[in-house]
Amino acid sequence: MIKFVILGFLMHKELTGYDIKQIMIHSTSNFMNASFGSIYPALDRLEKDGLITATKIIEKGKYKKVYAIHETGKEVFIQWLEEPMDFMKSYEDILAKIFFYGHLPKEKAIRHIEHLIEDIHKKIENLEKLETKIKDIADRFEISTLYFGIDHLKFVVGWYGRFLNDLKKI
Amino acid sequence: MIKFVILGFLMHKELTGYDIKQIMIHSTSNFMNASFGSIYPALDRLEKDGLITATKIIEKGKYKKVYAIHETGKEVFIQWLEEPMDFMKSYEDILAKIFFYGHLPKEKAIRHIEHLIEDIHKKIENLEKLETKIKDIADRFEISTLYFGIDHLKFVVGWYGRFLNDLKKI
DNA sequence: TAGCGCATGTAATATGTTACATGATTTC
DNA sequence: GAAATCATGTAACATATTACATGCGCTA
Repeated sequence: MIKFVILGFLMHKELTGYDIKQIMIHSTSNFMNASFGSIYPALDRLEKDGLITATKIIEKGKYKKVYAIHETGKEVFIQWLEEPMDFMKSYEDILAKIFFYGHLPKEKAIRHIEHLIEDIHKKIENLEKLETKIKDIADRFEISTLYFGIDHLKFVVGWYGRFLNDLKKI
Repeated sequence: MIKFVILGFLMHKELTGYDIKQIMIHSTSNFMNASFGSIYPALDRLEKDGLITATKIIEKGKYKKVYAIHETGKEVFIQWLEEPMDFMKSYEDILAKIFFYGHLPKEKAIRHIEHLIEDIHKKIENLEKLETKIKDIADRFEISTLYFGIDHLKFVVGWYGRFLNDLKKI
């Protein structure tokens, strides 16, 4: 996932690996806060794949590698953004996409979020079925984690619902 | 984390790798649903470390390996359970512990959850500070992911608070 | 006899962290 | 002149997934 987040940052402007880390701390740390040990190898990979280019410069006596995104990089990024969200893959993945949804036409963003909400509703139904099955055999802690799961998904679906409404209004 | 979940299941009774997978589907799938590709290697590892023992049997013509937990395995499991929860390590990790909190004296469980709630409150404060910093430069989607983070932690902390009250009552 | 459920396992791959190594500039 | 910040990078490790390979027993 980190490669897409990096591409997303590079959509705005050219950055060094260090810059990317700083931006993460101040913007995405809430759902994604990669270490240098994953940022630098990811940049290498992206360069080898021809999605970005590095320019080596010396600024104030400091050696730097400034990365810029290519057209192909932009395409790969938008393609990732347009893939439907899979809420099963941790909510961090979803937030990573929503974070960059400004790059998508509003109608597409709306459609993706509507789909997501439907999927989560189905999942809630499944968990509620599971609950009736196991509530007699599970202890209070065990069943509580299931209740947490249900309540959590209800919170998430409520939040996305409100977000969607705001989005439609403007 | 999977090794502790496996130890937790084995606290109740002896199980095969296949059994463990089935139990996960029907109880923890909501926050942990490991594949066979991680269950079997984990069982091997636990056996090599002397925390569990395998007994090879043939039942209804089917070859099986039934695993039982050792005293050392129980100690390692309880030790893991008694470590304070770190809410930074995904909420799955927290649910995994709460799931097995029935193995802990009630007062300890309460203390751990109280600590957790305090930590999350601090994190919420940090995110709110971050919000005032970036709200002028972030776009609607970018800032929304931060709002999600804050709302999400508030939901989580509220849920744990209610859970704690229920726990204290009984 | 085909397919499903039970049952175990491995190899390739993905994805990341932590700790370490290095060295410059800026700030106190 | 010490400490913090800027800046890049690698090696070892952790953790898990996916896909594949194997084979038995039961049921329609």
